[in-house]
Amino acid sequence: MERERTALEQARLEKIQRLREHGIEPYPTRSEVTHTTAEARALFEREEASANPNPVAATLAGRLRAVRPMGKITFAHIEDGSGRIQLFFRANELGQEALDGFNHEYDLGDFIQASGTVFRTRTGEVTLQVQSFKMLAKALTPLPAAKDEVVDGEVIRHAALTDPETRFRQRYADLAVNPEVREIFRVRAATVAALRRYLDAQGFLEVETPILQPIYGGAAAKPFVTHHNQLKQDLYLRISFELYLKRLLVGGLDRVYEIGRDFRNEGVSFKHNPEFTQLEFYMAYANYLSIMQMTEEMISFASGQVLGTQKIQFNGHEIDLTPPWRRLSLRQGLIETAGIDIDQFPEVESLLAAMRAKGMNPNPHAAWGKLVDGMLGDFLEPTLIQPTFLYDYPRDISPLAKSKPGDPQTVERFEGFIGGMELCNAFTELNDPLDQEARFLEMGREYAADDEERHPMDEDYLRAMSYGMPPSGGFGMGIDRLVMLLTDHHSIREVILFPHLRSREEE
RNA sequence: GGGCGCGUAGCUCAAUGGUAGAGCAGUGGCCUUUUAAGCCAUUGGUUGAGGGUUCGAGCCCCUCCGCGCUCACCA
Repeated sequence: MERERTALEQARLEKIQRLREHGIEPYPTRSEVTHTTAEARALFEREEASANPNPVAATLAGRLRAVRPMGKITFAHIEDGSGRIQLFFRANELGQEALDGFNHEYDLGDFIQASGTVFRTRTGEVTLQVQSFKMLAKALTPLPAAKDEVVDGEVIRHAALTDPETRFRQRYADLAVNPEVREIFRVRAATVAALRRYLDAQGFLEVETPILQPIYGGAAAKPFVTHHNQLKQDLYLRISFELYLKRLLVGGLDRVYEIGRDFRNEGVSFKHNPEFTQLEFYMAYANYLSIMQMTEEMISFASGQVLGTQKIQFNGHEIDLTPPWRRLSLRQGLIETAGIDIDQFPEVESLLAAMRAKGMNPNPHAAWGKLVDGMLGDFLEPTLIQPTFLYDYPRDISPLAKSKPGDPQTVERFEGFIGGMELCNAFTELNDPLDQEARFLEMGREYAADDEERHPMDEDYLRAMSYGMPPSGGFGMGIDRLVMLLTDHHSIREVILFPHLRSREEE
């Protein structure tokens, strides 16, 4: 490593030297830890409450987060995965030399181990009276947080690490220093676990389908391209799982789901990361109306499991996830927000004119459905704060959804919106192989030949359809956005451990 | 990709174009129930990088790098 050591790191290097000179290994291979800090506290409080309290002896380990030396005594706090506990070092117990050793060679950020008995200080804090201690892992670089203060049980950080660039590039430091960041990822894991539990209980089978795909599809998005050297074949990182999961319906797996990563080669924003986590499920003999019910049930179940409530705070709004959610047709929603009844303008030209008359600046080359979708995003989406199902979408932006009976230009599709953000997308799946082929051909016409979002013809998918797929409902949801809602964060980067940042030259 | 803004010590932040500072962290010392412990002393900087204007640039101008917001884009 060529990087120069800072003065602070130099000082710690010298401490490592001195420890070794005294025969102390700063990175030992074993720890003798007996309890987490939370276990030790709970054990002590139980003993304390009993008629004949027994002393609680424990060896605790964690990262040194605060030190207060006071001459012949020193107070410190260590932090492990379960929380913090105070340590009390006394020269009487340890000898002046050992105490001096702690005060001089141990730093904030070091992992240490301390053995002793638990007691309560005069101020009432459960504390380990240290009889012996040792270094578990010396931190060479100081953590980027200066100091913590506990006020009414709340930990207040002073000069906490807040610079977003450092936080995301050095997520380890962010996590080490900002406990609420660790909490986001506990919520995230619990959310995914709750969704799995829900789907498993409904008899769904969890599956894994290819990430490297010879033909991408299932969404309108630009893919990442990669190459298999030995096969001499370009491959795409998947933009959705849809076409593979529906092949499984053909194969007789009636209820399947997959939770995994999608990749889209597009701009990044507060709600877009180049790779993101998606849940898709497909259910034979279901349709978009039954999937709608299942969606509100599943999301409110997850919220209840993770947060213990259906009422969440997001962006200053209280949002109630309790079913049933509002149902609003896309047409009605646009009448109310954009002031345009799309049924009255069934042609691109007339819709363009109507939009211009309203002072909009539509893309003159867009297909009809894309114009509708644009108005949805501009006018309707920001108003959908409380959970809302928007339903019945234009056929030409939904090439995998089944048309409504008697209304071939509209498909049985809905999207779920919460907090002004699209959360999920679902439809009655198109299972007519001839109609599906016609849709693929339409896509080729409606989109310019150089539009990278154009759906490539997937012959194998059509072959699968031609074997017969049961009538089905399908569903897709961005897990990252759900976690944003449940944790009240407004940037997708906050809920992804290592969000994408432009790489930076470091000497 | 466009527009706007930001980048100063390990962290959080100051500094009319005129000697780069503070708090915390660090270092040395005092202190036996503290909890942002306190007190005394003290170290620490290529002001993101490079160029320009000027007697003089952290500050003004240009280029580049990175980050943020925003627009475009985004089922």
